[in-house]
Amino acid sequence: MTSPTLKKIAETLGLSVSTVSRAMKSHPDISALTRQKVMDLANSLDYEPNANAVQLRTKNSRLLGVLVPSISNFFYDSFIAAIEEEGRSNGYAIMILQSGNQPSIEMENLKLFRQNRISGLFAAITSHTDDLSGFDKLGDMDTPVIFFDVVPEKADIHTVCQADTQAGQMAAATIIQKKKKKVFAVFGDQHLSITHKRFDAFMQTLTQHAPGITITTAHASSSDEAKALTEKIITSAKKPDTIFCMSDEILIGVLKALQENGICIPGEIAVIAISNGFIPKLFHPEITYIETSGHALGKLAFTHMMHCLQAKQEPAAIILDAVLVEGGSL
Amino acid sequence: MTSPTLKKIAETLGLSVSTVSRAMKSHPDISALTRQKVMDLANSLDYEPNANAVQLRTKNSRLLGVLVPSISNFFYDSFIAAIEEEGRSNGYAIMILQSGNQPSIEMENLKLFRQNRISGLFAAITSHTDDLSGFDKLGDMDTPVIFFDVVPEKADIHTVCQADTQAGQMAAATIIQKKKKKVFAVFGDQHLSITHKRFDAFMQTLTQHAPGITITTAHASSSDEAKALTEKIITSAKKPDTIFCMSDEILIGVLKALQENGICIPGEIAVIAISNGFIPKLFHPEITYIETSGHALGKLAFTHMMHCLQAKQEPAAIILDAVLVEGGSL
DNA sequence: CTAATCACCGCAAACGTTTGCGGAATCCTT
DNA sequence: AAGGATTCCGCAAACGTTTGCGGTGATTAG
Repeated sequence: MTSPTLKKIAETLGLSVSTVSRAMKSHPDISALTRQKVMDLANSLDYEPNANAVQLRTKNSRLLGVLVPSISNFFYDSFIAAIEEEGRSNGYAIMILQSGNQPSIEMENLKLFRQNRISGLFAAITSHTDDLSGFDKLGDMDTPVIFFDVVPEKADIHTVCQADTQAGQMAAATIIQKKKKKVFAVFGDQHLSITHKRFDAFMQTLTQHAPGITITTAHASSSDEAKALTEKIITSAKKPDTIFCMSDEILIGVLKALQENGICIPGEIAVIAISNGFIPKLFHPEITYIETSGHALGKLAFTHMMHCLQAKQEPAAIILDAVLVEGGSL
Repeated sequence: MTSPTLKKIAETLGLSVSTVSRAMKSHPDISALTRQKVMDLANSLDYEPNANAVQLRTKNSRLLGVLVPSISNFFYDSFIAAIEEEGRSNGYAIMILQSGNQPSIEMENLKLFRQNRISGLFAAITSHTDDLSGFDKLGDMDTPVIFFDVVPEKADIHTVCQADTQAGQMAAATIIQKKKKKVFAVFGDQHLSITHKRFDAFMQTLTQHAPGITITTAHASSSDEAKALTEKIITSAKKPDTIFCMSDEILIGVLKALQENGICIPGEIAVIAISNGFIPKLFHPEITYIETSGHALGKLAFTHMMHCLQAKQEPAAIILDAVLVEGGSL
């Protein structure tokens, strides 16, 4: 039951292996007749080229790696879906590995990627990745690495990101426009550059264009933490009229707290988030959010990868625009 | 910048390739001294064995495939996480492909798996996969295929499933115990065997042990459809006191309808679902559900795969027990 | 009729490993 | 001292492809 090879086809057809190989890829040196015969036999035998042999010879694996902290994340989900979609139509297979947000596992996974000689990598790093050597080794093998979403703070690398600054600004602007006065803003992990960008943009816009607004900020690195923080503030004297959530994870915790305390949205407290839209649409009223589309980002990242693969590109920082999606929560 | 090979190490050390190869795997034929020298050089050179060459020679790719309709599914998520976890500690890499619930893409993906000579496949098929030839071809190559969650209705295959019958029974039993009288039960796609099993078990338990209960059933193949169905019935004369949701997808639609119509859970209508727990915990009160753990199922599937890889196993149907998790929705 | 052109195909090397086998030292045994 | 063990290592083939080069026979040109 061993799978058919070029040799086998060659033998039964009385041809040489090279002829069969060329026939399979319609090389002009091969006559139409033999090509036909080869193709027919190959089909009836369910011949599948051995990808390992091919890549060993050609040094092109047509395998793309994707490294994310976790696959169960609405943003990464859609990013991956986009990559896979594009990959399929371009003849690339995808290998996905999760770091579980642990640098040590990230390292191991990078090793696996190297061993499998992937031809390119898309990576969203861990929130506390400081050692980039694993990625550098890939670079040394001339394997392009494109960082996305959460990226190292370092020059000379390829990054594809959402317009974090813009998203922060838009959220703030929307809050101002709705004439809100007391906002509670919950951000993610302090280490992440994405947190900094959103924080800075949000705060700056708010303080500059609406000096009258009271802002309370907090950082949470899990839904539960966000929930606890929210509970504390809404039962205090500083009860806000608006809550801003930097991410889905935060949003989940905040909403849980609001629901448990029977708070009416947006009557009592308004909510706005940055999200890809899945979670916001689960509730009624739907949560107003600034959309960061993993799908669109994936498409962008993929075409950039193709460019890198065709010819060495200068490191670039690509940015994807954000858009406001109005729900009924603000 | 080409990556180091055994040959390069051999040359700089004045050894033969075979010696280096054996040294790397601590073959007893090699002296401790040379082994040390080889290891040291390999480390300093960041040597990584070329997985393609290895597999070409050994015919063992140590690559496991996972095929699912979609990765953005709470159940598959955790299943995959488990597989990857186990894979890592057993020296296997994972290749994940999504069918988008389209048989044609499923076929293409199977081809990719074959070309990459995966050593085993975990597959959750499309809801309307009828042609199994793509899987059979893998079988012909002696690549074990383990179906999970949504599996073909066919004998002589390996399947790893949740206790669908048991889950259906438990849901029904819980409803009976809570003395509910008018239940609306929403199930998934009619084609799926999982739907049949849950439907049959649920209905049978209810009709046998609580003949007084009124049951209305419906099938929905998307959240939106489930939402529409729910809206219709709760505004009608047949308004139920309990809604049963066969899956997360259904649950999402049902809850959306309930929220929009301002219905109080569980006061006005109680809710119970079969789920892995993520969605149920998003709301307040948390939804009561029968747990189907993708993670546990993944572990189970992996160990079964290991058995298949070590020695050909007889086709088996493995089943994982369900458990009731009480929220406050019933 | 000779020489050049062309269409078609095979030889063989290479990609980076693994592994059975055999060979040269070194060792122990009596 | 001579034979057999033992220790350590290299040779070469193989896995399934791709590809540069060279070769054969047929066709065309002059």
